[in-house]
Amino acid sequence: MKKKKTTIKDIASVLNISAAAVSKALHNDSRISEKTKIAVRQVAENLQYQPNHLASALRSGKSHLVGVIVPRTNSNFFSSVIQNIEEVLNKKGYSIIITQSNESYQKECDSIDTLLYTQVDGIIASMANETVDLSAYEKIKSKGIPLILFDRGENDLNVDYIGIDDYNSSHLIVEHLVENGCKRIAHIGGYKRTRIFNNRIRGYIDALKKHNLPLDDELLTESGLTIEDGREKMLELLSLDTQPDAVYVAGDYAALGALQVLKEKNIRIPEDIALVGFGNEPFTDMVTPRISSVNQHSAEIGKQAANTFLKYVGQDAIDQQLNKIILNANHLVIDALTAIKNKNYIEAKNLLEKAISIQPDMFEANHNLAILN
Amino acid sequence: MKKKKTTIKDIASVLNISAAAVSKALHNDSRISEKTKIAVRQVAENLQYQPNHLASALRSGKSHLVGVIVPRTNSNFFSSVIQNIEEVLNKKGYSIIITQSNESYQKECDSIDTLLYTQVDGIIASMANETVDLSAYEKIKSKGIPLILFDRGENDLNVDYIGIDDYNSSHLIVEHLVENGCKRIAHIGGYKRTRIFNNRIRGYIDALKKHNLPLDDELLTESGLTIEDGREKMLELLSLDTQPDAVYVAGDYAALGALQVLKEKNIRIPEDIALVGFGNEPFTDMVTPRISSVNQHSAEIGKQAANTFLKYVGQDAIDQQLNKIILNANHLVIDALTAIKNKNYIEAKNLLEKAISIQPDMFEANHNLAILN
DNA sequence: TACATTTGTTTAAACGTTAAAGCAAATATA
DNA sequence: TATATTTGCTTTAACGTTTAAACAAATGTA
Repeated sequence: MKKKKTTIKDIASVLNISAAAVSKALHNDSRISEKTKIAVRQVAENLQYQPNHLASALRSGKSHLVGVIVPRTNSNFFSSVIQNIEEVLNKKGYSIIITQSNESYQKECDSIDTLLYTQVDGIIASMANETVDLSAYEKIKSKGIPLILFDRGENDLNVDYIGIDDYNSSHLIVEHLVENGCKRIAHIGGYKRTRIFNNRIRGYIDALKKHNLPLDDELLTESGLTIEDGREKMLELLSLDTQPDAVYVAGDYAALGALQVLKEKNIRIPEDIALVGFGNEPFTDMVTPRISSVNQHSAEIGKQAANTFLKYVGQDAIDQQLNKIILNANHLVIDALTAIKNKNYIEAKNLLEKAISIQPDMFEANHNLAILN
Repeated sequence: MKKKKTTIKDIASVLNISAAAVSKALHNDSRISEKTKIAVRQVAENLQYQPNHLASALRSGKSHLVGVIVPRTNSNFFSSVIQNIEEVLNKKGYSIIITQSNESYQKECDSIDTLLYTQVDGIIASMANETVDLSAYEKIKSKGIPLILFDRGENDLNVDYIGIDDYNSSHLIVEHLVENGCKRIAHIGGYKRTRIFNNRIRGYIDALKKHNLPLDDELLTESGLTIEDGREKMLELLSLDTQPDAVYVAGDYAALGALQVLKEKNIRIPEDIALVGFGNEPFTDMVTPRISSVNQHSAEIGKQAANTFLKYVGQDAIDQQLNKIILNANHLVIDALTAIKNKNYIEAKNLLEKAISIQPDMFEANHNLAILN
């Protein structure tokens, strides 16, 4: 049977006081006597009172809900980001509403409408591959709701962005392959229209240039980076007149497809061809041989995204600017070294602590740069 | 700058009509003239009107939000269930709020409170391993909110449940191993206190009994089924005086751990020891050799769960009963065969169609029972 | 004693929407 | 022509909460 819910009025009438007094008692208002507070709490308990979020949110103008838009949840990267966003926000009394765009622009627009309709206090999003029209995101901004982008962002929106340094990571990977003697390095990349994939491609190209290696068009491909794409592109690379001696793949799933092909052809990894992926998928450690892969710092991205949102809470005139948090602590370490040189040890300590908090695995044995199998 | 939001009152004052008329126009009420509707829609567009869900939900008593509680989202099983719940519910105008319990009873209680506070119209949940105290779930029922459980359920709650037939699936796995000549079959199981794992254990034991195989206590273990648990239990099994010739693991992650150990020891799979998992994790297909694994029908579970919720929508006196939807269509096929014997072809056709809808892959070549490598 | 302050409460309005009831004008029915 | 019905709107109240303002009683200050 559908019971009608207890409201503060019910509590008020039991105690013969006003609803306002009950509301204040429940919020521990200093102007309510301890005696009344205890009585109210007791009656609330007895009647199984459950505050009505809709009413309080409507009245106060704060829903304490934050929308999260991701391309999908069943990738380890996104689910880890989400988990960390939730952890940080729950502590501050916020709940999150998760929506998946499935890489579809239409679905993304629908999600944004739903979230705005639900009166979320903010939106944290990673854009679909497809998305080029930014009007839906502009709509969020125009409502004065904080928008925080991560991983897949867009400079033109002029909002906060949290991600890793794709260009630099890509550059480092290629340099490391070069240092290990690779001379013909291929890149199975994502679509250039997505900024992060473009940056990885630029990092790849610039690193090749730096080491005077030929930039061969055949060695650079774009795709959706699915397992199947990885297989296909790897087969294409193997059919070239001169095969590559290293393949750097911009996504873990595609790297897995590439690995499958290499194993089927009995090509030794990394002796014949070295293979490197990019992402946070745990299966890269499960397959044999393991795929080396760049860590995307999902946990840290999630935490930073949540904290960036919290920064805006309580501000009534928000004025967002392009503000990139790039999770690469190298510059902090360099600053710390300078500080040490200048005998400014306290400063150095602070910088290093910050670096470790941003990139905890930076100082672990088996870090980012140990990328060869 | 934080813009103040447009409301129906703003539209009303522009057109010099009442707010109620605007509300009706936007809901396409038959008592509003076409002329007015067009004007209202036009002004709404111009003023970038966004309906306020909080207000309409408060007024109508329906939030059009459904809470989903899962132990975690970064398993393929749960994320696939969620995706399908969302797909079905979005079509009917519902959004979902996802919360993760991380297998913690405390977190689960918090989630339930948050969802009730948010005035969700229903809750779809899979219980944490830890959970034995059902009072938090009883609370949901006592509020008259439909509660639907999937995968990890509990009979005592007397609510709808959607899952696979763990007992029977387990039984079939063991029988199949027996048919393939295995004589000493071990089971790395989950904790017996979780009903589904208990059922898998029962299925295992009964199948052994049926085939007069010895039930050896050493061969049956319980754990949390993490990768590490799988490694540990596998090592224990290998250290036995007489090793098993087959290991059936109640979860895919633990199966992966077991596989790693077997590979490290150069034990051939399935020649020396056969290995079978249980779940929906895609990595079982990615590792070499592939791990055979029982399909948990995540997509179908998600759809059924959503549809079960929708069944209650609009009912104002809900009276939930224990109502199990077990996604195993075998009995339907048997009924269909009987119907064909009785020349009742229409009945047979209906039964088979239902069976296919419940378990689409049942009639595919490479179905559940092809579990050996 | 007279006034100021503090304490503990009430009253009233508001958040944005919807639903019921009411009502005048237009149209239909006899 | 008189009456019933339909059309197209308005008025009013309500959903459950919070908050500003008001106010009486108790306590403090001079």
